[in-house]
Amino acid sequence: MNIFDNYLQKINKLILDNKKSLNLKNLDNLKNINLEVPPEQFNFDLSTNISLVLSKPNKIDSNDLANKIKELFIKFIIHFEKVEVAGPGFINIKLSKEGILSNIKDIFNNRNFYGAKKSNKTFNIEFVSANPTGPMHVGHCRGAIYGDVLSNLLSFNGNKVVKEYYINDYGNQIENFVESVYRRIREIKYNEKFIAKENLYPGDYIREIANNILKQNKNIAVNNFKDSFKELKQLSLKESMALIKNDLKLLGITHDIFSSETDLINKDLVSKAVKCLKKDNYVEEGFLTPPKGELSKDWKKIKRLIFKSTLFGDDMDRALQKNDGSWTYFANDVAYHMDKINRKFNNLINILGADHTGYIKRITAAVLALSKKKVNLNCKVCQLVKLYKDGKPFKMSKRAGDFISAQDLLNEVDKDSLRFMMLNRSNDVELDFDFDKVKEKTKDNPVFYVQYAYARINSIVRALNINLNDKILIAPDKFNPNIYEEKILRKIFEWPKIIESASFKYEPHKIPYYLYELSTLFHSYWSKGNEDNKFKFIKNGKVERDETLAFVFLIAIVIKNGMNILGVSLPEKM
RNA sequence: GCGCCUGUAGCUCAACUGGAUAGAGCGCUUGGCUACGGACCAGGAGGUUCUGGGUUCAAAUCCUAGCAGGCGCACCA
Repeated sequence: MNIFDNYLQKINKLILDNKKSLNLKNLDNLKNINLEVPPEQFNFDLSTNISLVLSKPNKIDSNDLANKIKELFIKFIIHFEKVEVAGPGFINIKLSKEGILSNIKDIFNNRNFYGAKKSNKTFNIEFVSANPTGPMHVGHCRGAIYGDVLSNLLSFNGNKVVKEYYINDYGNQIENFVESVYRRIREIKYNEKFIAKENLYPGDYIREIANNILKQNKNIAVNNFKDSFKELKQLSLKESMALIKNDLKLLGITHDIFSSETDLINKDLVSKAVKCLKKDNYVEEGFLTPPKGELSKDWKKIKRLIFKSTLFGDDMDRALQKNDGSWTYFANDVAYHMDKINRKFNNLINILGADHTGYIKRITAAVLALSKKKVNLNCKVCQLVKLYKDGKPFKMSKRAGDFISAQDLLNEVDKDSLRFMMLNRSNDVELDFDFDKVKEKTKDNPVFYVQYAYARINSIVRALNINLNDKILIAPDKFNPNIYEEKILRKIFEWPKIIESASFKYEPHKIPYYLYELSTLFHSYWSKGNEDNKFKFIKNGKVERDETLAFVFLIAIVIKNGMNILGVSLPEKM
């Protein structure tokens, strides 16, 4: 448990025990009470809005109430040493040395789990799910890293998380892809010119796939596309998935499960899913409303099965069947999500690219319908990535033809920097990715800055020949933190809050921001030694004050936990 | 036209499920360090949080009407 939860619980109990003397009759909004880090200038450890929240419904003056609560705090909560009412009725609290030390002890005891918000739900996170028609590109990278780190974060809290990849190995795009491979094979085998007609994939990697297939299947028949299709599809998919898995590996990402769309269809799960929806009257046979504006030539008014997604907040009902009666992509996806529901997850999360925003309502609706509103699907969207190099938008088209591949990126920057920078923004915001910045070994590069703090800590450990895994426990009478250490400590105490809010809103970007701030405090303290000898960490090969070492170790613990979640490495030397 | 996302310092962005004097980095500016305990540190200037209304003790945050930008609006995948 973190210190905020811990003390908040004590505060709540104290208020309930004393509600008569405080003249509190209405405690409905007790849950709105929070315990936070006060703004820095106040120089306190904790701050609560309790009086502001309770005064109104009980028709008491906020300041009067705050002062009464203040007295209770001092009297009954042993770790609260100094309590002050400030502003409109906030109560600021400074912890006693004993209180601080007991919390420090907890951190050392929890160590690799310090900050975790304990939870034991089951999550399924579907991410990347790039079409298996070629290697990953930049846009996939962002979602891939976001999904991976979100999984790490939720696992860190103790949840069971399954990372899943949905292979869209069915439909027209796959046929076009396989045909492209087919033609490339003929090109190699019979010297037949590859004509890049519409819908075919022109990229060089198709040629490589063709080569690989030929190498292993010298006698493969490519006389007639229809006849070769089945075998070639299987071989081509194997190749393209190998490309994708390799890209993922380079990014440091592994999925637990790869689910195949073709599999779902073969198992007839689609008709089962539709039947399930039908049973609850969510499916009707009818006509789609024609698209607004000018009718396209393809538009046909045909009776078909339609999912009534508007019942669950969608803008329009969605077709489950195409003109020819076959299932739509959406219908297959409904089946896929039914499969996930049947695998008993509390929470489903889909990570999508910005271009799939319009799809969210219908699939969320489907999950609600299939699960009788028991399972919640949460779709998170990653906005576009814009690349910059030399201050200009960066466009590169090497092997791919028309897109920048993950490999192109990784040729320029290392995995750690890529991961950190991709996370250093809220997923809802477009991300400018500047190659030059990421490669710098300066403060401009936040990855470096955080890693450097950790490396500096390790230089101390080396100089003193001590072990970073030791606990530094200090007796209260010998504990005299200076102002820099107090600041650091408050930041360290804040860590569980960061984890909590990052987990709650699925916003892992809060972690890199926090780590940067923590690193700033460290570098700043470190530099004090250059200005004033009394702040030097090491003098004559020794540490004079245990506090120094304790704070340095605490910082190391938090940076390590944070970077582990981000999946970014921490060199001990740089 | 409809839906989703975004709008905060010159630029790129934070702001802990409504909190106190809205914070960082870059850029600008002033100073310190000349070091492997290196690749940094400290200070300064810089704000009508897109606009108008509303809710609240308290609004960048919630509601509402607009404005601007991005993405999407198939029987594709």
